[in-house]
Amino acid sequence: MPEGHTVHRLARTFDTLFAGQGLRVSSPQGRFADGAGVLDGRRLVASEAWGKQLFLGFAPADAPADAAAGLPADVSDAQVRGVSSASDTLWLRTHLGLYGAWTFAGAPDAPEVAHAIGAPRRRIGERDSVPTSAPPSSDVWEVPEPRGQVRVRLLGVHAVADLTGPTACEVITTDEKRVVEARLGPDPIRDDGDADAFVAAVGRSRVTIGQQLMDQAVVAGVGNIYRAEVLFRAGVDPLRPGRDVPAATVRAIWDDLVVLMRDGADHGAIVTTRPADRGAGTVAEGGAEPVPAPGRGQTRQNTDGSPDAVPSDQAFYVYHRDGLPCRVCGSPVLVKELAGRNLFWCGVCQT
DNA sequence: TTGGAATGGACAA
DNA sequence: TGTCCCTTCCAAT
Repeated sequence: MPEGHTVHRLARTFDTLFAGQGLRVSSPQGRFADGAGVLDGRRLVASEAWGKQLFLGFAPADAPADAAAGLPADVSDAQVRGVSSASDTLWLRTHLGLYGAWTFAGAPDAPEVAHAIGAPRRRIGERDSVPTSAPPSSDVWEVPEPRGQVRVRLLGVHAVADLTGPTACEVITTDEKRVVEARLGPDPIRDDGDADAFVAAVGRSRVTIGQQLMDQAVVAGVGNIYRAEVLFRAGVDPLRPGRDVPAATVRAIWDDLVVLMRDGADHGAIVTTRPADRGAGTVAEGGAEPVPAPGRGQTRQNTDGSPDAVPSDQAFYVYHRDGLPCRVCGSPVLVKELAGRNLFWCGVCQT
């Protein structure tokens, strides 16, 4: 379940596992058989994320191999290095939507991917799980069977990646990729993220700031969690029209997104609470933290498993905390359905 | 065994 | 605004 940070993490993972390799591409489920046939045998020469979109660049199978590990930062670099020209590169564009996921498994000698590979098999963009591959003693890696509805399988030298449940999965040209990117707003995780463009877009519309943050043409990569959390941290009422939010505040929201989302990409989990506001989870005094409502499971996150990770029930100020006391002021966190999505906020702290 | 819910988005009206 | 699609997991029957 990806917001932009997950997709950037995925891009890094593909780089680590498959950079420069010729890949076997298939569609176990069958729904991407044509596209898989086009890409099969091509070599992965780029791995990019923009917002929630993942672009994997494939050079023709007969293009000269690139000895150096790591992928060029973009196609123009690839051209300079003679790896692949923009015109003969094909891109696999995928978007995970609400419940798509990439699952990785690797041979014992595969590179570690932020604890996301090897036994146990782990799924990035969703849940962990499931046994894996070969006994460590075996010197031939036994590739695991696809599990579930696998739209695309990429098989490299020592690792395999399976895609399930994407909302988008298609092969496009470099020109078509540019068209997709032109529709996207700036991405706070990318170095080319344009803060001015974000501030300007928000300021010229009376659409609420809460809705604008979910609009990928305004800012790419923000989802329901970052939307709720960044507005809480800024003390801004999500229902305020964008043009009524001071430009300096909008700028501060961007700056906060840069920090939060890059941290999310590095660690695999969204954590927005400041340490002082965590504790048992609520205002300093006044009794025990209420137990979260039953049936409201923990928000699943694909962390890097580090032992000092913030527990998921302490990671957020307002997301999925409706009815619970605000961590700062103690008043109940509010929830309201807006444009088909749940919006969470504190009616006291956010004005 | 069934049915919501989930961190999305495209498209129609 | 509403409807539909994609897939999995877990709580409720």
